[in-house]
Amino acid sequence: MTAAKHQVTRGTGRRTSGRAGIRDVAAAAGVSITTVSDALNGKGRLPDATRRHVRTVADRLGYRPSAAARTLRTGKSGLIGLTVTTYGEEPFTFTEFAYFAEMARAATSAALARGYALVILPAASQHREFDVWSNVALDGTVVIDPSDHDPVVTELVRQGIPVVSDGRPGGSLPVTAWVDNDHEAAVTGLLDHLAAGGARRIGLLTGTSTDTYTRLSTTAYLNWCERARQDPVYEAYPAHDPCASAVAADRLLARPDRPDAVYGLFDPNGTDLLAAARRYGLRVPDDLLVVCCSESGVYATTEPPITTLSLKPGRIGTAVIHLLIDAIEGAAGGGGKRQTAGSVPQAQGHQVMPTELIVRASSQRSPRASARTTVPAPARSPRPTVAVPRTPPAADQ
Amino acid sequence: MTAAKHQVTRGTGRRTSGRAGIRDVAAAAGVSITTVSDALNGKGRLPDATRRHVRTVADRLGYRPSAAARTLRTGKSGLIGLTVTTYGEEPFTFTEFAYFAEMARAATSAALARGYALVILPAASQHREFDVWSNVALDGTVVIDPSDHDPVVTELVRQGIPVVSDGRPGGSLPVTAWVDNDHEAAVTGLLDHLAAGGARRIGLLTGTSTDTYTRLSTTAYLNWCERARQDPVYEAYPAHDPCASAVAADRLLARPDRPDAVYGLFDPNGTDLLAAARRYGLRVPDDLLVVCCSESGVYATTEPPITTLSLKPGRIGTAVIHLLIDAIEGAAGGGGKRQTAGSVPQAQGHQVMPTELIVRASSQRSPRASARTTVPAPARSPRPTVAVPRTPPAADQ
DNA sequence: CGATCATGCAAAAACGTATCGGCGATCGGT
DNA sequence: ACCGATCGCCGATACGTTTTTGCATGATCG
Repeated sequence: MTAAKHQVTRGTGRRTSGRAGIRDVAAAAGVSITTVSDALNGKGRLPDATRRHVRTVADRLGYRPSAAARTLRTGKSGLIGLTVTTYGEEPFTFTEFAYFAEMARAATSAALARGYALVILPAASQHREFDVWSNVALDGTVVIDPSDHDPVVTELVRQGIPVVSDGRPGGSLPVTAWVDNDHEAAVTGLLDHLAAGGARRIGLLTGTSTDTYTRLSTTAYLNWCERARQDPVYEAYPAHDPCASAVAADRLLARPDRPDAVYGLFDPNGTDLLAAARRYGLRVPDDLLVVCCSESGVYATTEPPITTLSLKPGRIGTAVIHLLIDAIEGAAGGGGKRQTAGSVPQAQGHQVMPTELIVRASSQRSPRASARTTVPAPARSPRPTVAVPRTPPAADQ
Repeated sequence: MTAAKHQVTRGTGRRTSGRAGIRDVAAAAGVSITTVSDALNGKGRLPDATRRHVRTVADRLGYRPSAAARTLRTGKSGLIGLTVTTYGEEPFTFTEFAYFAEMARAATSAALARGYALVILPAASQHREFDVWSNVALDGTVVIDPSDHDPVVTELVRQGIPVVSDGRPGGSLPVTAWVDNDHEAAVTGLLDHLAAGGARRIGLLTGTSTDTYTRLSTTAYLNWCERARQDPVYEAYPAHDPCASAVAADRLLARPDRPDAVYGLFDPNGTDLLAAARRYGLRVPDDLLVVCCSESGVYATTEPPITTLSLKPGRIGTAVIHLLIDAIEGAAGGGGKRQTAGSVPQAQGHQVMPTELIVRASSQRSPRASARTTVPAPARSPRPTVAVPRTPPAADQ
């Protein structure tokens, strides 16, 4: 009998209580631990008979491999961090809400399809919340619009963990890769659209914070104004304050040099501009053209429907995840170069995604029409307006 | 010299490459592994001098403890699963969107505050996506509106992992605890409000699916109609289809027995009802009163602003998390009874949360007014609702 | 002055898996 | 019938912590 041999079994032979381990399966199946592991993972060279037998026994015992042990052994956890920027106590701001939700949804889906799961973690907030970061084993991280010198990103990269950012990183943040829209092209194309619609003085509703999105969009606006020989007319407000939008919209329309068209950088600006216009007796689009950047579907049914710029967060989320997983699996399987702690790799790649201008009644004086204009990424062309008949709401993109 | 002694260091003395382990810290600090662990975790009895010294050395080496190893040893991962129901390929449906986003936001925040992180996982979809579940070590799981015989929930409970559900579980699903609104009280109160506003025939926009929310709300409506001696007037549509809402709203207003007030169970119903009313030349609120269940802020700025029923997903999210973490830490620290695999504990507690009716112009004939009515939870409960005032109100709304 | 005790630290045993190397047995070829 | 190759399986080790046990050393007390 092999029984005598099995006195070797580590320390006590006692039941580990509760769940069955790989040892129990091995014992019950009358094979070794190695064989069980190989059979369940499809490795090694085993006859199908043995494989099936082991699988059957494992099922009967309700065996579930310990994720922790596997992670410890293999070094891969199958987990991807998703940082949410926090304002004050609460994660993410209201203006990012719809964008973030959609982006997270797509990212979750893409990650799951490739066998990874997302874990939500707070961005740097110099509190002691950092320890939650080191309490979870991450294969990689996606960070949304990181601040210029995000300590978390720096630390992760130092540990050799791939980091992909949504939004071109400012400063010299050493992310592995990044994905972003071509904000300048988007804003330029959108302003051209408004000008073509008869706007003589286009105003801007922008934010006071200095994130990449706000910065790029604003400078694109200023540049356009300079080219168009128009004085800039804009109001900036703290975008993270859900109430400030309405006030800012009011301020903009109260100015002596009141614009006859407005672009709002943030989600709530559309409805707030509409409400403000009503207060001032301005008709949209007759007296005021309105466009805002939003992912919300409500703008299709407002009175009038409002033209929106969609950043296509779904596409961004998917792209970010694929870039990240490629980096993760490439780094592991690539073999050759071992990632030493000191060597900080510069951005290995990036991807610029197109935006989409969803044209509705609010941005054109002529009666009703509806079209979609896609600003392609690399093409710097002012406005290759491709009118497409109203598409049904696509599943993802 | 202790150098000779250190030949004992496990197997090869080679650098593990890359990151520094606890051994490296011990060697560098000239102490044992035990001392390092104790110093960093604040355990054991060490003089402050040693503690500081070890911490300094650890910082200098950039030491980060391995989460995987810690999890393997302690059995706690600090991770909480958050299941998202999937429709087809994509996680969560559009109608749950705002609710889910807000609930997840609050849950994330609450979990982080107690040192846990959330990991997003797909609900059962009989595909082989289940394996991602066993690839992550979970301390507990919150599941949103589980189906009556969710296999994932059953399996998790079998493994002794606490499961708390958002939404009262149907069937005999053995969740650890659950949180839900008092949907019947909410609907009843809301219909009373509409009747008080002058409605003679109240219609309902409901869903075709059989989840708890839809079911409870619809029967509450039917019961109310019976009590009020009013014929029910409702249209049901597949709520997961983002386009179907508008069609259903149209159908409802096209009926010969057209209602003079409508309650819509899902988020987009408000704007869609408004649009449909415009098409039929009905003025809101003069010809038609409108209320819908939504968490979206846009209804404050529509024309007219629409009265909404808020389920307060933020509160639900925090309550769910606190219930779950209490269960996790109670099960561990409670000592006494060891959770054997066979014993399936019945629901250990539940919490019924109040809803909030945000009254705006769309639901009252008399000019403008704005008020908030809170339907208290235990007030109307048909069954002896044992509301457990477990956790402190927390810094959430 | 000897016994007791608190103090400061270390050795070693787990936790549950993946994987490298190897060992006997069978097989095919000459 | 002998020999190398292949097949089927196993033992042992490492992954990096936490925790239990226990050994010295000096201080305190009777």
